[in-house]
This record gives sequence, C-alpha cells and structure tokens, in this order.
Amino acid sequence: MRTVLIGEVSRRSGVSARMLRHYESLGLVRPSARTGSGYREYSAQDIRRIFHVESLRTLGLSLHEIGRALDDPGFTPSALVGDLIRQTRERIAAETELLTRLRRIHAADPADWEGVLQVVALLHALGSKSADARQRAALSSGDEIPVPVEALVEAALSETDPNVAGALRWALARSEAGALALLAEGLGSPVAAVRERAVQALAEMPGDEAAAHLRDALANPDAVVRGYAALALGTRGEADTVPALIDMIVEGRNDIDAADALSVLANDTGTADRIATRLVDRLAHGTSEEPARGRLTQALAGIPGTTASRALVELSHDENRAVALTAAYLLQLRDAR
Amino acid sequence: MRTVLIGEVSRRSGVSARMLRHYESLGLVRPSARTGSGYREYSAQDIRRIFHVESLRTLGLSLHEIGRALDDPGFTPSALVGDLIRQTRERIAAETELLTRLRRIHAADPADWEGVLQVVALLHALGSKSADARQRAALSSGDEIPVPVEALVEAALSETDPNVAGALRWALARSEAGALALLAEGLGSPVAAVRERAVQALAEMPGDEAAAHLRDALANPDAVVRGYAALALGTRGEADTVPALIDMIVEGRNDIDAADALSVLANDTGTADRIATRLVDRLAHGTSEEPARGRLTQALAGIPGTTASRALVELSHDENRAVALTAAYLLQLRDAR
DNA sequence: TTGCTCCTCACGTCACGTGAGGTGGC
DNA sequence: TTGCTCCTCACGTCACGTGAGGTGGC
Repeated sequence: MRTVLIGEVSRRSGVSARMLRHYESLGLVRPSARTGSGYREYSAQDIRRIFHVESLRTLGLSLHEIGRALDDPGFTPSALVGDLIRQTRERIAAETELLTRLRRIHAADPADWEGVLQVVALLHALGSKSADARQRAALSSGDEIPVPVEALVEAALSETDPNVAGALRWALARSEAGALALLAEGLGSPVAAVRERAVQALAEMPGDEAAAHLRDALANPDAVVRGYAALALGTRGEADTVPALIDMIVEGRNDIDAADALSVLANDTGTADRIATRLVDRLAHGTSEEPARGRLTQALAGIPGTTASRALVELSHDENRAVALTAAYLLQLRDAR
Repeated sequence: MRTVLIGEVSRRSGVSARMLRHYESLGLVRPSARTGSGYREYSAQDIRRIFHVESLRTLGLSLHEIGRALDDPGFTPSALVGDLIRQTRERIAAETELLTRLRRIHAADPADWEGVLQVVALLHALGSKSADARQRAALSSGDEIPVPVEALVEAALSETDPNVAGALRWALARSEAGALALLAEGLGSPVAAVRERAVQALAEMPGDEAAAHLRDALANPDAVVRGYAALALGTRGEADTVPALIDMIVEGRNDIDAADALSVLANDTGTADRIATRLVDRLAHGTSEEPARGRLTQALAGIPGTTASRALVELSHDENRAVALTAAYLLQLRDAR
C-alpha cells in the first residue's frame, strides 16, 4: 500500500503540516506508520480521515467535537447539529445588528473618533428602554453631533411615548437630507401605527419635498394617513385637500382640525365659495346620518361668504330638528358678528 | 475628586477586574493614581475612558485598534469603519451559507456522523464547478444517503448542463416528499430559465400531487411553462390540456411534441372528435398565417376518426396552395392505411 | 557538498478566566 | 482575629503561524 509524507498530504489536502501534527497531538488523525528516521507516513485511510475532519470543520465543529464525532459512538449528530444551527442564527442576528450600527455610523460620517463615540452613544440612547434617555437623545441630536438619519427615522416610526415622539419629529425636521424618503417609505408599512407616525412626522417636515410626499399621501389606501396629509397640506393653503378634509368631517376623524383647516383655506374668497358649495352638496346627497350632518353644518358656519350664509338659512328649516337648531343658532352668531 | 477602586469600577462598568488590568498592561486605560498600598484608583476621567473603550468594542474594533483610535490623531475612522462594514458583510455571508448547509443536514436527519459526512460530501459535489462531479452526486444521491431535498431542488433549478439536469430530475423523482412544493415555487421565479427547469422537473415527477401542480401551471403567465405542463399532462391522458397543446402548435413551440400528445389523447374516440373539431375551428378562425396553418393541418392528420378525415378533404381544396397540398398528401397516406 | 524535507520544542497571537500565594484595611 | 479586597505572576483556552536548531535522503 502506497504511503505519503506530511508535505504531500499538506499540499493535497490544503491542511498545513503544522495542523496535521496538531491533529496528531489531539489524537484526531494519527499517521499509521513512521519511517526509520521518524517521518510520518500517511496511508489512504489516514488521508480519508483528514478529509472527514475537514468536512466536519466546514460545519463549525471544534476539533474536540470532531474527535468525539469520529470516535465516540454515543455522540449523536442530531442534538449538536441543532445547537450549531441555533448558535449560527444567533451569530447572524448579532452580526446583522452590528452591520446596521456600522452603516449608520458610516452614513453620519464623523470626522474623528470623538464623533464616532457620540454617534454610538446617540444610537445606544435611542434604543434605550428608558423614555427619558430616548428623549434626551432626541433633543441632543444635531448639536454638532453627526446624526444618523436612518436611526432617527426608525426611532420616530417606532416610538410609542408621545413626548419622545414629538422630540424625534423635531429632531428630524432639523436633520439633514435623507429623512423624507425614509419617512415616505414608512407610509407603506404594514403596521397602521407606523404609517400614522410616518405621516405625522412628514407633516412637521418643512420644504417642498415634504409637501410633495404629503400630496402623494392623499392617495394612500389608509384613511388615517390621507387625513393627516390633508390637514398638513390644508393648513399650508393647498386647496386640493378640500375633499379629503370634508371626508374627515363626515367620518368624524379629527373633524375639529379638519374644519379648522377648511376655514384657513376659506380666507381666499373664491375657495370659500367652492368649499361651501361642496359642503352643501354633501349635506344634500349621501350624508343622511345625524352626527355627520351636524358636523358638516358646524363646518359650514366656519366658512365666510354668502353661499355659506344662504345654505345655513336653508338648513335652519332642515327636517332633522337637531340640524335645524344648530344651523339657526350658528346663523344667529354669524349675523351678530 | 472622588476616586474608585477596581472592584467598584468592575461592578459598575461590567468589565472584569482582570480585563481592567489587561487594559492597563496594553496602555489602554491607566488609572491615574495608586494608594499607598498599591491599589489602583480610577478617576471619573478614567471611567469615562473605560466606557469609550467599551463603546468602540461594540463596533468590533480590536483592543489594539481602540488604542490607536483613542490616542493616535492620524488614525481616522472613515477607512476603518468602511473596512469593518466589509468584513461584517463577509462574515454574515459566510455564516448564512453555513446556516443553509446546517439546515439541510438537519432536514436530511442523518442517523450518525457517517451520514452527516455523506450529506456534506453530496452538498459539496452538488455545488462543484465540475459538471462531472455534479453528475456523480446526482446519480449517487438516494442510495442510502439521506438526501437534502432542498439542495437537490436548488441544484436542479440552477443546473445549466443538460446531462446533469437530467440526472438531477431523475434524483428528484425518486426523492422523498418535499420536492414538489419547492419545485412549484420555482414556477414563480423571476428568471425564465428557472421556471422552465422547474416545470421540466415537475413533468418528470410521478404521482397525483405532481399532476396537481402541473394543472396549476396550465394557468402560469409564462407560455413556456404552460406548454411543458400541457405536454406532460396530455401525455398522461388529461384532455383539458387540448387548448394549450393547440396553442403550442399554432405558435410553433415544441409543436411536434404537442401534436404527439394530441394524438395520444386521440386514442379515445370521443376526445379524438373534439380535438379534430377544435383544430378545424382554429384553422377556420384566427389563424391565417401559413406556417401555423401547415402545422395545424399536420396535427389534424395525426387524429383518427371521420371528423378529421372530412376536415382534411376540405383542406385539400384550401385557398392556400401549400396547405391544400399538405392536406391532400396526408389524406392519401391516411387512406393507404 | 548542496538543497530539500522532515523532526521536536517552544513562543506568539487574542481576549480573556482562573487560580496561587501574599498583603492591607476594616 | 476574621472576611474582604486588592496585588502580581502565571497557566490555560483555541486554532493556528513561525521560528530555532537539528537530522536524513537524493
């Protein structure tokens, strides 16, 4: 039977001679013979054994575990393989978290290690369990600390404490570019609360690009999102929000804010008449339930101009007594002014 | 200024006293004083320094790198952070690959380490660059080797060598449960070649469940997938495949095989007449281009029964001369039989 | 004789844990 | 006096790399 010296084994197996000797010292692979001068002679069997060891190493077994696997019949694979799977999952999770942290630091592009430390501290605080710590982190961000925008957005989208959420939105509003696109992504989240936080944050962002995202949000499938977008844009004087605002009044979602936004828009005379017409239209068709009619009537009273006035006169004779009384009352207030 | 001994520092920072001494020996954190009896006294400054060290450790820096980061002004973060990101990505990729291997071994559930080694060798060979090695792996799978079905399916869906692909389909056909669902998933792949391999493999799988997947595939958006499914089911005698098979003849995709499948289906007299009627219908409406009409005529000749015969007689007077000649010729062959 | 391969012994790496053996302050 | 904390020195872990110093076969 042909036999090979350690150098050739090493070359063909890719295992260093040092490691082959180490395997021998651990009792893992013992060459079956030596030459007269003490050279290790590996048989075909021995070499197979080496490949088995290398195979098991690719699975992440330690040399000690490999020894037991190859020699201890009571040492069954099932449990160990399950364990290796669990450990590997844990390592992947940890490494993935690390990667996220590193990417955020990279994006914040700190000038020196002092800056890196500030970012690390900020990220740590943003992920803290203490609302206080999160709050402080949100408020401190931006004072010459390079801010990782992604982390701020993620925090804002998952923050449940209203005070901290407000601070985070404030921090985002004064953050540098990048936040808007990330917040807009949040509008498509499968979680309703995340969508709501996203639109609220967008509503507080200054600038035309934020407004553009809000305009897109007017077509969002989520009525809550549409509502906040309409409020924000309406308050900024965008008249296309009128239908959405009226929907909110009908459905009783944030209806007070919606009526306010409408009356802001109604500062423009032409718009005022168009709003009044739409409100009247909505009262005439398709809105038969009492509370909704009452809310529409109240909104109408906040719109200046003759169109609204005439409509209120008519409504004061409405067949629904509550609506008629509201209209009459509001009309009287209006005339008094 | 208050100062603390090593035990308290350890308790409050979570760093062992051993490590604090180690930090000192590396010159990382040197307590700024000692008591008369040699006890280390850490100042508030020193403790801040310890927290900085721990912060940088969470980013995966070695103690040596931390030393440079904190003390060497020329050692800038940007390059190192980029490097850490790259290394972390590589580790995640490697760990993810390991996880896949481990999960496949777990799924194959080998009884002993001998079995584990066989599975590892099989997985290694399936991923080999040598078509020969892949071929041998495909052929050897199943002879008392616990087969990781997922790996076989993945290999079958990505195999470009036709011989190896055939061997893999053969191996899948004799593998245990699980392959069908995975192959069916392959039908939805964004890669056309993968979809084609998936349907070809399904076509060779025995049993009712495979047939059910093929029936679903008749509605696949990909015409190639529909075609292979129709061929496989048609050859098994399923008459609902007739429309799809006729489409293939019209479009010239695998039209010879499709015509063969139709003539197999036509062994049933009732089906034969229905097929002939449909072919005639297709010739009468909507199929005006010559090569398609020729192929339909040829297919018609393979269908027994008077309906087909009569249609051929009519076609032998077709206004298109090539079609008329083909029909006349085929009719003559048919009568000779 | 000159390379080359092989041998054993042993130190270094990296971030630690765990003693052993001894001292100082309450 | 008894615990407790602190000190230094040093070995062990794990999978290796890299010598040093020496020998044997072509």
